[in-house]
Amino acid sequence: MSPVRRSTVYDVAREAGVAASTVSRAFSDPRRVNSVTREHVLNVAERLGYRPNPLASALQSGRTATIALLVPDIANPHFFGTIRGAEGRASASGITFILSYTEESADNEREQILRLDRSVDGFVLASSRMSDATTVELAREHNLALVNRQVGGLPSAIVDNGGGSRQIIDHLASLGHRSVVYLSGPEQSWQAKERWKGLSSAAGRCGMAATRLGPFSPRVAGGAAAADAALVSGATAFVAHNDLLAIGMLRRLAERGLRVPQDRSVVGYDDIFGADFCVPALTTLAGPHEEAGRAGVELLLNRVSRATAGESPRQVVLPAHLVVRDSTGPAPD
Amino acid sequence: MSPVRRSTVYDVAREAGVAASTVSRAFSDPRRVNSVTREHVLNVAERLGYRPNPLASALQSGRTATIALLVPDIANPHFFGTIRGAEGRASASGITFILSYTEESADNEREQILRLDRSVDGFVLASSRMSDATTVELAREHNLALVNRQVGGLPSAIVDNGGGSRQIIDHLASLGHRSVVYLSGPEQSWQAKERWKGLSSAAGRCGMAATRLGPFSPRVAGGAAAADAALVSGATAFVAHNDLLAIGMLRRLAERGLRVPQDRSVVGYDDIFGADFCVPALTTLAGPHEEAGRAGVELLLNRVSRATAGESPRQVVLPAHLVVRDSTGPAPD
DNA sequence: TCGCGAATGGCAAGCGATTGCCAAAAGTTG
DNA sequence: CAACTTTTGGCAATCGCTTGCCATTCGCGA
Repeated sequence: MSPVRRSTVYDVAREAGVAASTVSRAFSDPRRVNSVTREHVLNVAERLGYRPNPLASALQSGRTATIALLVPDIANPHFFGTIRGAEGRASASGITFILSYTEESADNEREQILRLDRSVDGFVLASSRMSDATTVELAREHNLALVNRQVGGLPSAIVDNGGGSRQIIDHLASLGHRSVVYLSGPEQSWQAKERWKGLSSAAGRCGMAATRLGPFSPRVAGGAAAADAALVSGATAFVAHNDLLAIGMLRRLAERGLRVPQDRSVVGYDDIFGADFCVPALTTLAGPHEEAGRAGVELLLNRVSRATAGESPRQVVLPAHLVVRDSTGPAPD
Repeated sequence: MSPVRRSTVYDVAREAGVAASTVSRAFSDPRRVNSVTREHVLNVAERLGYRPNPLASALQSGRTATIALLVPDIANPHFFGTIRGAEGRASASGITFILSYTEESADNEREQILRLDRSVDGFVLASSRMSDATTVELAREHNLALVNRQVGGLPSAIVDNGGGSRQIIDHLASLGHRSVVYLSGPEQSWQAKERWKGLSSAAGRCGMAATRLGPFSPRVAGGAAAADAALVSGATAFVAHNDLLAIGMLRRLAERGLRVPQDRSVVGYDDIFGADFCVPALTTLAGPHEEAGRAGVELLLNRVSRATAGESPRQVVLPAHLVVRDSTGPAPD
């Protein structure tokens, strides 16, 4: 590649016989310039192949037309729904989309925010691992929107896993299960807490015994340990922190000669790709995760545009629904 | 968030009693400044919470420390591997990572490149849909590296699907199959061509009949049409453009009462998540796609740093290997 | 015809770094 | 100790665009 000289506002200005400021305004503030002048400038710009330099623009104006999405886990297909939704929404508004993985580390997350600060207009934090305090603290100096996390009134979009957990319990109860064990995900995971809260309170209402085990690595590989621990617990129904873990558990249970759903029932969360064709097909709590990603960006963009007006941050709660497949059945006995 | 005033080189310079240029050099060109001065500057910077503004830096220097990955399809889990690899490699070098989907459109791809041009140091194009001519043309003015595509000596990293296709044919031949049909992917897909080339030439050498059908939508949903067409062809072995399509075909074949692998054999490409636990588990050509993403970024970074030196662009070819599972078996009869 | 506000366009000062060039200081050498 | 090289640091221009402010111009009511 050769470092060609790109044309600038000045080139266009000279060629069009106007001032650079007029060129700038022709692009960014149409009302500020007469429509015939504007048309003329745009034509000249077109002819010269002019494109505004986003960096120069951002440096002066402070608006970068860029946002970043921070995602904790590089290996979980569940997040790809969120990523897709977020990318799509950003791109629809001509917003450049930065993706960054934080490796499940709150420190890393914080560091990314500090590092990218000037390069973006704001951040969407998916399943953030940061503490409430740190989050609120950072929100003072940065535009933040959360996905699948709620912290002190910050704009956030969540899939209602808490409520969804009730559907899981109701389903299991209707199948005659009297005890359930939750195989928990990462300690700092807000969702893991929500899920457990939802499960245990719903179980309480049904007079069902609910235990929590873990944390387990929320991946297929974590399934073996989770399955073994779950079996020891004596419960007849296993609810895994997510589908990856659930699929890993199915595998382990099969290895150990247990039949699902005859001997034990297994439920996951997320309804990831593959949940419908693993064996047995997994009963799981599906949620509009792509929609959540989209909503996260939406909230962020609202916040950015009204940065000064101090508009009310919003909370979006998206409904989850249970997809019953073949991994749940009547309680044994 | 409140728009806090961040400290600049000038603040640090004043506080440290040096010139702004010295501050700048302390960060970016250590040899250019005495080590005790440097230490002092760094301390002051630390104390003031100074962070260089990447935009200002980029505007002047032309280096953005940012790259973009362009991916055609938002829905194919296969690309997740590439994305992960690329993001990881970029992040390891402190490079900001922009992700953009091009919706399978060459025009869109081109437009993204033009749009992001000044915001990045270069582009990694994954499975690019652009024509050879357009690609070469763009490579003159932009830093490009390709993944799973080769065009006129541009730096590229590919998974050797052509060679891998031979393994597929050999495997099928050893099972006694005499005819194979390839269910093709998108027309502009370079990989689709490579796969077909590999299949047909290897088939030729074995005296096996090879036909190509399609194009089909490379998704699970495309599987029904592909399966139906494949059945009509009379071949006993079906090679699908990718695993998504293959999984869709398995589903359709089951619906139509055909047994896999007893009645027909099915092979896919990519070894995506789920290929090992669909039913029957899919025989597929696995490749180090994450590695390919990593290599793509690596090549790009090489190119960027030696932009002027005109160092030799490299071609990386990563080996693919066949993972034989349960969807292939002896030819019927 | 005069006066006045609205519409339009230009001037020039930034935004926050990088970097070519020069000068002063420090080190080397014979 | 003079002459010369090497280090080190500062000056100031520059990257390309935005935007506050001012000067014209124009339309229109009085």
